[in-house]
Amino acid sequence: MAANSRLTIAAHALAWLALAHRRGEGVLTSEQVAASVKSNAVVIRRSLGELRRAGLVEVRHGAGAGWSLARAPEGISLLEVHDAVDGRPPFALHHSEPNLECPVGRGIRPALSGVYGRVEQAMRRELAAVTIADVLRDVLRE
Amino acid sequence: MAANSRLTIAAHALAWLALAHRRGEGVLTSEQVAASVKSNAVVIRRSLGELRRAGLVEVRHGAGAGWSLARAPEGISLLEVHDAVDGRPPFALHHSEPNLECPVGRGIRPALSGVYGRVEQAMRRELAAVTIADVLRDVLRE
DNA sequence: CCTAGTCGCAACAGCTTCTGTTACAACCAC
DNA sequence: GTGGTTGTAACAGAAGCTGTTGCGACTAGG
Repeated sequence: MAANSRLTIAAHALAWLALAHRRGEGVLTSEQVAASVKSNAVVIRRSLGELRRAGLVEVRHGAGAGWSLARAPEGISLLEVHDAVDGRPPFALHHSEPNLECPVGRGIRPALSGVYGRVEQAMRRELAAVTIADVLRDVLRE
Repeated sequence: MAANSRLTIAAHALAWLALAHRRGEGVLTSEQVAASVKSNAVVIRRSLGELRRAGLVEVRHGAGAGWSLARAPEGISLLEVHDAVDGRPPFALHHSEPNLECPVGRGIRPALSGVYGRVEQAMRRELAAVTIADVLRDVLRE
């Protein structure tokens, strides 16, 4: 159960909010989102809470409360969603510093950092090119 | 301690093997590699064992045993190394199947699969463009 | 043949992360 | 007020990664 499904959960919730808004259904509760994702309402609140801190969704408290998009779905990229819910880079360097008396140990970290940076930028470019509106369009094309 | 340093460990070991070969030092033991990575010999053997199954390194048993590259470092890309030691995709879909009675639940998985596939391909292109020889050159440029 | 040095592998502990769950305080429309 | 909802803390269970120990298998050299 290690894999990284946070972006999947968040994108699912946002697409659902976008569809509800388009249908004029107003806000959705975390229970309603959880029913579509087949997960737990607290888990959904955790994810939507991170999206709220990033300014992507809005929440209303109290009775008749619930969640809605803070912006048009065309203006929310998967890159923003990813950054909001999962800041981890795809690759990590050594956990403990390598042996600096070895020439490889001295130079390996900057060398790999360069490669890893390029990989991450490539990833971010692809995520930036897709919006929640794109996802919702694909979702409904069945 | 969750992050993914397997590619880092493997690339470090391979660069070290490439440098030893260039210096005419013959094979390296897992203890010697572990001393440079500052890790445990068994951990290194685990990593090099996966590289051996992928055909990237060779091992000699018995006394005077050790590891060496199976190919020229110019012919080993980081993509092959990555595939050998870490087959996990960067993103996962839902752990449990979403609610198929919801239009979003029905269409979300194929929609995200497409995006995730493009992200992974972009990542793989960057990794394929770098060889162990490139890494070693960068390492020694300090 | 025997020995010493090395790999292969299984088993385990400690740590971290993720998901899911329960419980309860805070909040607000009515 | 009341009822429905969010915010958050606390916890359990599962999984993965690193590090460690132990032992069998293998082989160069004497």
